[in-house]
Amino acid sequence: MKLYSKHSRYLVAVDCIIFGYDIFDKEIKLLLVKRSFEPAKGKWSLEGGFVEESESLDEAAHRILRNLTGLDIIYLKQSYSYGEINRDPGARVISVAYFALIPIMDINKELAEQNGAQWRSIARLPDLIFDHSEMVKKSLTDLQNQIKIKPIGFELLPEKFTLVQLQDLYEAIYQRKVDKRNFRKKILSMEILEKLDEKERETSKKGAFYYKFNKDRYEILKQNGFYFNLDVN
Amino acid sequence: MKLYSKHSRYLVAVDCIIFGYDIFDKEIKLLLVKRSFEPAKGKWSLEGGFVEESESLDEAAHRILRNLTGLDIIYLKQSYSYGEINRDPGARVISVAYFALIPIMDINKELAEQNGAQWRSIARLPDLIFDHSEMVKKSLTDLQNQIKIKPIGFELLPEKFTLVQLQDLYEAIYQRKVDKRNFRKKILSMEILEKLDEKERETSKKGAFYYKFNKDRYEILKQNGFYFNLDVN
DNA sequence: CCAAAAGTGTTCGAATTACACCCATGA
DNA sequence: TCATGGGTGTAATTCGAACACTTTTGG
Repeated sequence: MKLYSKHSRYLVAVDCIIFGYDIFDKEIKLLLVKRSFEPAKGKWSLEGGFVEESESLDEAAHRILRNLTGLDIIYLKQSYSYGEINRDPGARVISVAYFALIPIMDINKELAEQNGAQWRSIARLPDLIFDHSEMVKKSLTDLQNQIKIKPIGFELLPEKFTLVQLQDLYEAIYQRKVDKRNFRKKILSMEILEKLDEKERETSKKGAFYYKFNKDRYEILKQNGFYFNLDVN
Repeated sequence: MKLYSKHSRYLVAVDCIIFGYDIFDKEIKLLLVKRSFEPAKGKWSLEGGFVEESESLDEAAHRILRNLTGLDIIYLKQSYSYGEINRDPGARVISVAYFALIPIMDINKELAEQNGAQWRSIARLPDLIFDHSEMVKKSLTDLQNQIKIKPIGFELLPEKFTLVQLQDLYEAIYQRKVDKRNFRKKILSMEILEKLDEKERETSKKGAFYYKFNKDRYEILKQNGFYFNLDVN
């Protein structure tokens, strides 16, 4: 005899809020898809999918993300679960939202295109199906709060980046200007960035030195009680 | 024809991590129950229940908490969802954990007793079923982090409390001593506490003034950009 | 009158803010 | 040579940490 048999069962989905950052137009973007099935076919949506019997929630999120982007090792964390009765008009679906950060250039473009995915600026989002706008709103707030206290900004940048690019990213997320000297002083004083010999030369004549994030060093510092903080004026 | 019909459905449960604070023995406690059904009947467990078709996740959490404690208006927030395949040996169950704070004296004692519930110090927790220890651990970390930056400590205290009691609560959660003068200076400077004329006279001859949290005032300050912070040495 | 808990200020160092000019280079 | 964006330091202020004695009163 099956246990718990008198209780109802539900469809469980995972929806991914996938953030990217465009270093050229200096905007935070979301990877959105045109939904390919009913209900709401053809409407803009977060990428999602139903949880299979053979996988955990985390595994489902990874599968969904991998299928859309071709990427496997990415920043992906559970965000929040949505369980209003009629949130999906097709059936009762409980959806677990996942929050992903990826370097915008790293996605497999063909794969994304096949799936009808596009990067859309968060400043000009289309209407999204169901409660997806709410999911995005919550995730954006989380991003703004987390980036102050965790070194997750680097997940949105290429491996090599300039301090100007890093600052532009923070300004895009905070939606305000920050003081250049104070920003640099603070990030450099943490000693978690490695200055490279190479310069980025597309955007200026002088060129700007590339840096990269030293994750190992960060982990060691963290073990010793260090707290990342880039909540600068 | 039903939409999404080819996908599997799952039992969805809500489990409540219910924190209380005992002002006498100065310990954080959890309201635990002895499980009354198989599997793991008789083992210690978080209070939980399956989500009904007629209710959202939040509503299920409220129902479960109300049934156990008799309390309706309490601090209750979604925490995290747990979806490992074999986390519950009875069946595949996806569980959404909820985090509750209640003044320990406010529960309906008969109701709690009927349900086999007891307050247990987090310093001496029994073994818990399934992944409930993991849920507790995460919630405790969340509590430690949240109480620094949100005025949620008051949810664990009676309406009237002394500054000593408030400080003891913080020390119990932080698991370390804090400086009395700095603590008082900081909390009083926020101007969100109201000093009452009445004194608490059980624990000292001199007596300590009662205070109460002025939630309305806090909300106004927050609207004006104020951030609660009680991350004191 | 004394033990026990409540209550109270000041000083020092660190961190945060505000702020403006020089540098390097390609066109 | 000059326009463009990259890079740098200091002073003033605020905030956090450390620290010890006085007050009250019931027994």
